[in-house]
Amino acid sequence: MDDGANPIAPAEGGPLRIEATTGITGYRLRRAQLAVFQRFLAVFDSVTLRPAEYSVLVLIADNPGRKQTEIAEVLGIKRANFVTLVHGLENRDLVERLPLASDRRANALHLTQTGAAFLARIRLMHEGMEEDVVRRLGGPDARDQLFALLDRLT
Amino acid sequence: MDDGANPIAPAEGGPLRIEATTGITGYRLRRAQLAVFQRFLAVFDSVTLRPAEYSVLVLIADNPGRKQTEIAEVLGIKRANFVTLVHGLENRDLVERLPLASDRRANALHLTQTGAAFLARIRLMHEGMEEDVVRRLGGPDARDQLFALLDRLT
DNA sequence: TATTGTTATACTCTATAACTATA
DNA sequence: TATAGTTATAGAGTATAACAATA
Repeated sequence: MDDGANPIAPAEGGPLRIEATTGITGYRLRRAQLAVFQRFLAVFDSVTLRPAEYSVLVLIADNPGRKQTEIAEVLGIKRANFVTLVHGLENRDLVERLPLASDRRANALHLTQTGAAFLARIRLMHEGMEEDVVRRLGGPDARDQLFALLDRLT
Repeated sequence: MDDGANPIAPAEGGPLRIEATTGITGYRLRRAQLAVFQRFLAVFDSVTLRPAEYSVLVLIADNPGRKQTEIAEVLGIKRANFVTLVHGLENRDLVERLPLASDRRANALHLTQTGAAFLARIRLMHEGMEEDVVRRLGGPDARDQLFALLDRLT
């Protein structure tokens, strides 16, 4: 009846079987994204900038004078939450919100001179990060391949 | 001196330039991961299960009797936060925490009969999701390629 | 009526410190 | 002394509702 094993607490000691978990695409994507973001956070910690803030600065630089709503929507950020983010960048004198003649409800977003200089500097830091990513992936072709695969999921 | 353009508020109206943003690997990974998780949440909404909870059930099924800490660590969940997650599954009678003879500090995690039956059912739902993902990616080879690329980033 | 920016609020996820009981 | 589970708590990120000014 009882072969000697404890039916209540098997509890081996070896490594865990994780095959079923690592077969989950969402799980793999999350781990990879977290790994890349961790490195971003580590690199950008010295300039106190989060990934979303970096994207905002880049978007404003490439699209000066756009409304908050437009920038927020492209990044999938709710306009209510975008307010705090922009205020943070404004308080650091990186971004300014100017009145828009064509629509007095809206704020036109621009980089300040300080913001433009700051972005030029951190863009170099980011390029270094991306080069590292491409190196890890196995070259530019592998990066393009990854982007193509990721696009099919969105 | 003034050519008629408003220097304060250019504010075009066309689409935004987003090339610099979409060139960011972390950004692409985040968008793809969110898209996949959104679909997971939509599908699993009917059974009130979050992605992390699904992973926990799968891991316990494949590794019955392991300590909470072991399961949590594999998933990158802090043991403090794992307590609430496990209690939730225990309150739904999906998981039970049994005493461990070899270490009376620890809880050995097991699926209940209800939990095993529940997992068998939602595993089918998840397999359907994964098949859809593979289809979108372009087949099993494309999926394997994606996993290989993601692994190089972790 | 609808939209822009805003405030307030709440819920999830994540992170740390400190406690207890065991080891 | 270190570890397993726990509690409390705080910080991000994200979601909705409601308001004033303007369209």
